[in-house]
Amino acid sequence: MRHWLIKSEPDVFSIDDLAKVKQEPWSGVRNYQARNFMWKDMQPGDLALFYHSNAVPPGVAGVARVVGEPYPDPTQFQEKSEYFDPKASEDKPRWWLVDFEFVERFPRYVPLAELKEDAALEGMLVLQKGTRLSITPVEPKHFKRVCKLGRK
DNA sequence: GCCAACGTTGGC
DNA sequence: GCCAACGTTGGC
Repeated sequence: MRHWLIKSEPDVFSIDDLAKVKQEPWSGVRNYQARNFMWKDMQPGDLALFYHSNAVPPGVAGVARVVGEPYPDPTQFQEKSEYFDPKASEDKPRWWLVDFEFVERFPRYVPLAELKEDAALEGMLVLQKGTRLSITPVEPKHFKRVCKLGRK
């Protein structure tokens, strides 16, 4: 099983929203690297840290799980969607996604500043300067460590 | 294929 | 709101 970190702006979709709806298609990703992670690397059952970006403060709010197999992001075909992509077609989809289901909301929110200070998390991708990727792989030991901080 | 211009992300 | 970092676009 692999581990991941997925970013979401809580104003748009937060961990509480995921808890409410239980399961959500991760639509709107328009970055090839992030797409490839969902398309080719994620397996059902993989766990992901749910990160609140553009939040005050930003940080990890809980855990989500990959459900099912990847499929074309339907919003790429919807002309009225902000995620519409005129270069995509049903025959040749360009954007793929997976569904995520709610696993847990940490009893303790883990702010980015705390992640940065933690020596055990050195090298974690999301902490590197300039990493804007909305989906990043996470090493198992880093994943465990963040969960520990969140459940403390 | 280069690279300048532009748009976006996201912390602060 | 600012701006650094990065990805994408498009002229040549």
